[in-house]
Amino acid sequence: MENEPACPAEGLLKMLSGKWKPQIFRLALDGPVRFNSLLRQIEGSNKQSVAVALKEMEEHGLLEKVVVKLKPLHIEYNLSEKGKSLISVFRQLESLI
Amino acid sequence: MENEPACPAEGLLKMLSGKWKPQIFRLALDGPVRFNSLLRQIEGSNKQSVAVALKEMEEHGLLEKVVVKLKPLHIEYNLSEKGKSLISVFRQLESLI
DNA sequence: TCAATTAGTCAGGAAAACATGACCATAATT
DNA sequence: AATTATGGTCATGTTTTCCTGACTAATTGA
Repeated sequence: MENEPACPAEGLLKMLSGKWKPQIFRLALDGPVRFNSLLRQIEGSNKQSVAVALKEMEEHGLLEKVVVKLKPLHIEYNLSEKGKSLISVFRQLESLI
Repeated sequence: MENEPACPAEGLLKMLSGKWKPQIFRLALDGPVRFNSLLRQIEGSNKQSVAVALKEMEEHGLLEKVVVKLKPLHIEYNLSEKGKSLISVFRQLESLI
C-alpha cells in the first residue's frame, strides 16, 4: 500500500534516492542512457539493481524508455519533461558543500 | 566503511532520505524541534527511528543539538548553517509536481 | 553456424532500515 | 513519596533493499 507523502518533498526525494538512482540520473543529464552502458559506467553496480532503478524511474515519470530501431537495435532511456524539471534542483544539490 | 559518493548530489540526498528525515527537516524549518514533540507531530513515527534520524542529521551537520537550561530543562535541535543552505533546494522540491 | 552484444528476468540469500516493547535517568509536579 | 514529562537506550524481530549467479531471448557479425 502506497500512502501519499506527509510532506511534499518526500515523494521527489524518494524518486531520486536509493543506491544507484542519483548516478543514473546524473548520467541521464548528459543524454540518453542505456542499460549495458550504465552497468559499465557505474562501478559496483549490477544488472538487477540497475534494471529495478530504471523501471522505477520510468514508473515515476523521470525517464522515458525508447526502442531505437537502428542497427544495433537497442533501448534508450531519456529524461522526461518531469525529469528535466528536476535538473536545476539536482544541480543545486551538486553545488552545495 | 563509508565510501565517498560517486556523484556529488548523492551525499545530500542521503542526508535527507529515509522514512522520517524529510518530515523532521520540514518541521525544523519553522524553528527548533524537540524529541517528544516530533514524536507527537509525526504520526506513525516511533522513539527509536526518530532518535536515529536526529542523531544522523546531527552527525551530517544538518541539525545542532542544544541543551536549553530553562525550566523545564530540555533539548532542542536547530537547523545549522549547512541545514539552512538546503532550505531553498527543499522548498523547490516541495514546489515541484 | 557460432559467438557476442543487446536487454533483461528469476530465485535465493545477505545486509540495511525500520518497528516494538521494555527499560532507564533526570527533573518537575502533586 | 508517587507520578508525569523530559529524552532517550537496548534487544529483538520484521520488512525492505540490495547482491549474486543462473538463465532467457532477440539481433548481429564473423
